Amino acid sequence: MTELVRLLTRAQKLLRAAADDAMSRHGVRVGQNLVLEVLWESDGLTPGELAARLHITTPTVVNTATRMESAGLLVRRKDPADGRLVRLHLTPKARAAQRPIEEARRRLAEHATATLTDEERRHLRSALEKIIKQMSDEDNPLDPAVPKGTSSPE
Amino acid sequence: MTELVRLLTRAQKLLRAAADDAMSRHGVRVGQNLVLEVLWESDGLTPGELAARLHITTPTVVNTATRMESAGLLVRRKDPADGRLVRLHLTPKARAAQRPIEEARRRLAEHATATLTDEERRHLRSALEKIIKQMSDEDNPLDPAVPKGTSSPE
DNA sequence: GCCGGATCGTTAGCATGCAAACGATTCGTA
DNA sequence: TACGAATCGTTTGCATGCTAACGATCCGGC
Repeated sequence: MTELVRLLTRAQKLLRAAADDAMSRHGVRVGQNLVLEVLWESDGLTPGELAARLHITTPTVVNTATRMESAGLLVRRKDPADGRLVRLHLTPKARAAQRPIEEARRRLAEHATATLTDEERRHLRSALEKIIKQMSDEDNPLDPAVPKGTSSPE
Repeated sequence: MTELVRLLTRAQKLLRAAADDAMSRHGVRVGQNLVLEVLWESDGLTPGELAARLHITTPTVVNTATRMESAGLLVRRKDPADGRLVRLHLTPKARAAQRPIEEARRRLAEHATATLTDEERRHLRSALEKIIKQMSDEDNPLDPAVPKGTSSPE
């Protein structure tokens, strides 16, 4: 029960650590590689659009983009039509890293699931999708026992 | 393939967010609840012991413990026999939170896996265990294309 | 009995997430 | 046309992870 959550957390953590290790060999951290993955397909997105696709918040994208800009992976350009928007464009350096990074990611995923049969992978995918659907559908108020602001401010 | 990793990451993130939300209702953040979980069973552990059980690093435990100390959840005591050691002891406040927090955690896990059959849960558990074993057994050098530190004995 | 290596916890600096507050720009409406 | 509301990106501050460097303490040989 709770055990399943623990296993899921542990597996994800091991995968993330391995991914960060692999990505670091290519001069990119694990979070940045997710930004790259989207921009490789859709260059020139805004921070807000990127955040929506990655299921993270806009400030997180902004901060990551700033680090990537320092690393020479992307540049910011103001949208000529709408002064509020900023568009993120990849540099040649970022594009050159696409092939090896995608290869590293593929190899990692293959290694992680190497001991699973095709049927086990299908079951795993199905179960994860059910959990994701359940958790994102309605964020119903679990544990209404203690209202949010009432807990011991001291 | 890579898709499985993505699903696993997404599911874990949703679970963690829901857990943090639920725990916050009890004045505890998601990382702190893991420390509590261990100390409820084994009070007086050292930061190093705690880190080993939680599969995190000692500095992370130290920082979390400092925040929990500020929140009045635990106290540090020097080990009388070994001056290098620090032992973390829970306060009555932390002990009082055990029941409701465990209940909240149980409810969350139940909700997350509500749409899974018992068989699906067994399959999920089995697959996750295989991934964990594969990732933690030998951290073999994935992606040897770009060596990390210029050279390595092989 | 002393001293150098081993073993601790801590600190510092970074990456990745979040929420909240702020500032600039655009848009709809009066 | 001008002004208030909506929509952006950014900044700030925090929590949780990590590695590397540091300092204090202990232990085994000499």
